[in-house]
Amino acid sequence: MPNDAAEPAAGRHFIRTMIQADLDAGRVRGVVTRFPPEPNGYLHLGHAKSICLNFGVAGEFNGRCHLRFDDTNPTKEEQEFIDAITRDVRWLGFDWGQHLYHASDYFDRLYDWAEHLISAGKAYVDDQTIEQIRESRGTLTEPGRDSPFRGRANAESLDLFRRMRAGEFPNGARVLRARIDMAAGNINLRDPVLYRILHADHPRTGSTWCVYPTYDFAHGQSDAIEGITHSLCTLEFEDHRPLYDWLLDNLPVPARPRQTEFARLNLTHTVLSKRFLTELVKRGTVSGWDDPRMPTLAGVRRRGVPPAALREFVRRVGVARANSVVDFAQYEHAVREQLNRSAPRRMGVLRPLKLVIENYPEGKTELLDAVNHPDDPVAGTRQVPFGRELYVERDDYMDDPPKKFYRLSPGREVRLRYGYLVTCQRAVRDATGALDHLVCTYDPATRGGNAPDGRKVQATLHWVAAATALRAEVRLYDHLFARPDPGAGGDLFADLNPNSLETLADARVEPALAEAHVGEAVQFERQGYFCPDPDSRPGKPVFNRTVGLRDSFAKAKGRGGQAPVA
RNA sequence: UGGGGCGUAGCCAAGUGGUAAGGCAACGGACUUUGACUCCGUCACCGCAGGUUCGAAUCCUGCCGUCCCAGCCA
Repeated sequence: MPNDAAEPAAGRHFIRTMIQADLDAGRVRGVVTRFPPEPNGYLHLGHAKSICLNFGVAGEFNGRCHLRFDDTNPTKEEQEFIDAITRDVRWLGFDWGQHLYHASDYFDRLYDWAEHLISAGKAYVDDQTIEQIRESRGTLTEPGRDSPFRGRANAESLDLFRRMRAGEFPNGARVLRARIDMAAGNINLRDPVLYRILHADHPRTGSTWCVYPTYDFAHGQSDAIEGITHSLCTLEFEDHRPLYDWLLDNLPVPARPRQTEFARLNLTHTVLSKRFLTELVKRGTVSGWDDPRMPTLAGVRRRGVPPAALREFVRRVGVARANSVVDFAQYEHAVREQLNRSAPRRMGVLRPLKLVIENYPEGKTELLDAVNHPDDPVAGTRQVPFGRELYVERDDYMDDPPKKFYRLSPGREVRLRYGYLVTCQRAVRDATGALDHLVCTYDPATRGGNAPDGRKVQATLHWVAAATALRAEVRLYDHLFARPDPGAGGDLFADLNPNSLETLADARVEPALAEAHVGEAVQFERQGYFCPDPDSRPGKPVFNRTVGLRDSFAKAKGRGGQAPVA
């Protein structure tokens, strides 16, 4: 299977190569990976990369991927996050079958292994304060100093550790440390903390424990217990690998997993940091973890992004060891590509401008056939009502248009999509001089959009019949951050884009949209991809713009005249 | 002379000694009842300097740049 020469190069990366080599050399008999989130927040686009990598690679090699919650710190973890993560991984399209685990499932074994280490003289209980430990750890360029308790007898450490577990000491009073090397160049090897006292209830184990293992003491062993063959994580854990290996070398673990690191995903105009996203939610800067502007999976889902688009995006970005920042446009491209294929076409006018066809009979209405998808005949057609009074897009009219503007303007003939050719006769203004409506005439011989005499028009506009239009709220989103490299100036919050949300309260959409359901993407022709928001109410739909269509006119305009100040 | 990584086009990224894939963006053009889509075309001497070799992005040496690590977070 992986021998297919036609396999897309984008699907080739060093991890896949490594696994194939391990299989070929007989180092592993099958592939078992895991996605190990800490339930202290919602999953974001960065996690999507890890999920697709771990589940993807396991699937390719007929292996399996576990979902394992890394729940070793009860002070930060919550059941809500466990539920959200479960939901999001499923939504992305992956299935862990029966292999749902928690690091907390292994607390008993981990505790026993800690005692094992103590008995073997490889760990000791340290009575120093957190400050003393920090102070004696040394710096990046200076070695650390031994703790005065480093030489403590194994029996004494064992007794103390048991009493730690029994709850005899308050938080922070003592810790269990590995006895490795306080002079190691790698700071993670300077007697790292293995267990700490935390009098806190755990979402799963309740009040059973008051000592909890650190990440380092839990992760590798959990991998070993589950028979993980390839433990894939991000680059910042590279320095932990010697410790990961040291623990596995010194414990009677049932298997020997290997850790391999890859670069995490970064995106322009975006921050993928749980710490920061949590802050946005807490401060109320966004409406919640699923605010459509959030780069969380819950956010992009609500925004209307299909999971297939995310999978394809991640596949194209690739996997490597070089830190990189992917252009947000690449993400948008993947979203558009997927939606273009799947989203039915509809018409919706975001900023309505009334248009009256003066030679169209009063009171007459007719139903016009419209295709649901130009590239997919199977999608069928629908009927859209047409009448004397319509709404067109405000941006599609100009009194005094520049050269390249070929939409409506006095004397200009355009096509109304699926409808007729209409000619703008005049613009009518109200008492204040503001544009009120357009008066046009239509050519009855052009029903459907083509002129019998073969004359051409330069523009085709979307529209909605005034009498039957549905009022809708439309929410337009822009980058959460105004600059491509948020935080580069030192303050992330200062870089937030004040215009990331624009609400259009009085949009008009075609009646067929009354039946649109949350999560079902549609394209508003010439505008972009939209999907109904959960805030929708009967008779009062709310649409999120997932992403706009490419707009070469707007681009050319920006290039020529006064380009918008970035 | 702390330890560990990484440097291929504006942005991702293949390539593992035989003469630089692909994608995004950009720019031209074709098509068009979405200024969309689609299609065609243009766009790299591989961080720098030496060296080895018939031949180097790939091997060696030195240099430069950049990222991560001093939580009882993960």
